[in-house]
Amino acid sequence: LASASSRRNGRSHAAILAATLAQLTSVGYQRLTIERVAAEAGVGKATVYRWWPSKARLVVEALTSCSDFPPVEPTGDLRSDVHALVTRAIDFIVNTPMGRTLPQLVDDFGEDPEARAQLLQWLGPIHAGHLALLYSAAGRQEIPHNVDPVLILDIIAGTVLYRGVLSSGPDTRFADQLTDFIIAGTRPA
Amino acid sequence: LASASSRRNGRSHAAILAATLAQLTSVGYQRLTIERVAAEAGVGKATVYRWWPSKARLVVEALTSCSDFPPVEPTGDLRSDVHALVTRAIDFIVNTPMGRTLPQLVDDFGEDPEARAQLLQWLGPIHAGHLALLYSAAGRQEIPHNVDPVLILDIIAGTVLYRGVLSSGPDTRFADQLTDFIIAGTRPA
Amino acid sequence: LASASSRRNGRSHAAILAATLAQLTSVGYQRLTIERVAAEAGVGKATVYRWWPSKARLVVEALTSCSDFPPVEPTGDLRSDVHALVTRAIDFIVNTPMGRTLPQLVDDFGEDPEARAQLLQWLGPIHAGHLALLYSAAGRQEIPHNVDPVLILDIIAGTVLYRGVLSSGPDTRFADQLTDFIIAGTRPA
Amino acid sequence: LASASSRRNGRSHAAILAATLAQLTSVGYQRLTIERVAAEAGVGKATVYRWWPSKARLVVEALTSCSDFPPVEPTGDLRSDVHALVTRAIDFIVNTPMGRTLPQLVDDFGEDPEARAQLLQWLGPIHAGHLALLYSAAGRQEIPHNVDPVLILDIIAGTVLYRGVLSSGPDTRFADQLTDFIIAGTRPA
DNA sequence: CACTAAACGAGACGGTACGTCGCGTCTTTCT
DNA sequence: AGAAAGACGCGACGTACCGTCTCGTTTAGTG
Repeated sequence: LASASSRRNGRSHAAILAATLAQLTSVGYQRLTIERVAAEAGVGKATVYRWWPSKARLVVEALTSCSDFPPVEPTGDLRSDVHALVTRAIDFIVNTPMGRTLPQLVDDFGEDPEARAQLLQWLGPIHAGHLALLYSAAGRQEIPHNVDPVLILDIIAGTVLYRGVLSSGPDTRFADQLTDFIIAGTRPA
Repeated sequence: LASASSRRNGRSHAAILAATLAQLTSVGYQRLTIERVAAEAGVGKATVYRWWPSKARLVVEALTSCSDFPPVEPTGDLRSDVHALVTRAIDFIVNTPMGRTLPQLVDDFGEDPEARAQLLQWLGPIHAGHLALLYSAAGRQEIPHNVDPVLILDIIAGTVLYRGVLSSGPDTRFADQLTDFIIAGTRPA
Repeated sequence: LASASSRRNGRSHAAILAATLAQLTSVGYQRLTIERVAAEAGVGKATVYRWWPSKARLVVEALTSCSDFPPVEPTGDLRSDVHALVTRAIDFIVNTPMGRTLPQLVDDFGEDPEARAQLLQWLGPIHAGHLALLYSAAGRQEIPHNVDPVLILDIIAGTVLYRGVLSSGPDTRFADQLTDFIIAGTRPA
Repeated sequence: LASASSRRNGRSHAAILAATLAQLTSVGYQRLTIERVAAEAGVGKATVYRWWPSKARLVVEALTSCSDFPPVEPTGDLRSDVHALVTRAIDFIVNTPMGRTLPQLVDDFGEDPEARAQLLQWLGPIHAGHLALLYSAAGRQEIPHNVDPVLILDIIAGTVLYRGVLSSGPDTRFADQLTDFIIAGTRPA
């Protein structure tokens, strides 16, 4: 990280990322324009292109460099933990810049596949943390051996995203419903 | 429908929708351009704009007018039905033009909210059919009262989409895993 | 001419040529920019590029479409005619937009050779008119047979341009000097 | 001159001038770029700018530092001398890097007037040498008093340049024609 | 059966943004 | 200290599409 920071001059870097976030929140991903980002950052277009080969990469870095996803505190109880995961997922999708941008961003990964890798790298530790929660529950026999914890996380993420994008938006009742279902699905046979 | 068809000349209509589908499969939604669609259809740009106010609307109509989602035949057994639903969802997302286009398309609904309505209208009967499957299972006591069949469908759709879009793609093992989990979640308490 | 005008829509044509001339006189050929021409004409850049493939072509047409070089009235006396030719050449180079632009313009013909042809086509009739003057003098035996009138015109044009470009500029005395020399060179042996 | 040379590091100087000439012959003056010159010379751009304030100045120095114009040997006969002058002028314009570059270079003197002075300083001795030829002829009564030798040189230079730039190029016949005309113009009345 | 009015192909138009190039300045790094 | 390396703000390049807008020309449907 230090070497990456030092290779990059860093003078304009922060300004560009800040301008990117500003554009993301004000006009959204689709309407975000490299030209406007550069203008708002007081920077030449070429400077943006020097460091980021595509809009997707620029936005991924802007979002990952500012989003911290504080770990979900394990309570020792599966139901509480799953409920926390679901709630956090909903909050993430609904309230954070990254959550709101994610769906559109992911579609652009076709233009720059490395952006996907960069995003997954950021997601990695978070995902691992959440997995740890479930593995610990499995250790406590709260999850049967034949249930893949990765699947559970994908169900949470996928279902929350789906509700957030296609229907009007996930509400509190939905959090409880989804939590209930997952708990039911993980009862030992 | 007849009146709509007659109001619309119909001569160029089919050509435009066909060209839209051709572009969708060859270059994808993002790179699809109204200019190219018009050119490929041998049509003036204005003719396209006369009937479809946006790319999203054009694509929704092109896809819904050619995609038929044959109903899932009920087997009387919940597991078989759910497995069929999951399999069909995967096939839809992976192999059909509409399934592949859906994620990008949905992101554009911000530009033209009526397109969302038009898509949901197409999805309506399909969704209803799938719901019927689950309600029938509920009638057979295979699903407890406190489990919302709508949630189950959202879980299937969301999870399949999520795997299809963020990770490499859903495989056969995934279909079984997801089916198992859903069956587990719907066992009467 | 009518066909050319009708092929071209003509709505914005005049505005672009006018803006081109305005830029030529205000900032000169080198600093003339297609972007500024378009802006000043209230026109999109693409509209300029649609009709003119290069700066050279645009400028050639702007200049030829507004420059008229009224014919030199023959006086029946070689000296008077040559003096008129020289004086007109000087005036052309020093005072007209085209004359001032010519040297730089010609250098750009390397980028678009057809521009050279277009300029020569404009020069053609003028050159022919001047040649007629000299041929008529040859008919009156004022020029010996072994002197090529074309050479005389090239000497006038070349020398005037050379003085105008490399030294400070041709003055009145120069006109007399050059006229005298040419008359001397054309005395019958 | 020595002090100037010593003030300049000299290490990179030669490389820069060499790279400039290479670019001149390979892509021409217009497409010559300080950036490429620096790169080809293995030198930072700033080093180029430290010593030459403009492209025109750099090119003038590159050309004058390599072009030597060997004096025209006087033959004692005006016709021979003039013919030699014309031939040399044609050769200069057609075959030498400087001759080919001159027209474009001169147009750029508007951007850096001192470059003009620098070029004229190089031309000075050559011009003086040529003038001496004609003055010597005047001393031999081969040129009448009322003919300005400077004018003759300008006619030669101007006419040759004009033919070289606007028309296809001066040929051998042209050299004889021009020589003949000048001799005719300088016969004593 | 003409006649008219809509729909049409064609594509020009004013724009916005693209991604690239070169300018001339300024800073960092290394020798 | 001085040079290479090259980042930087800037401005222009030439291209691609946007969505709107005339233009004649079909092509029905009506009088």
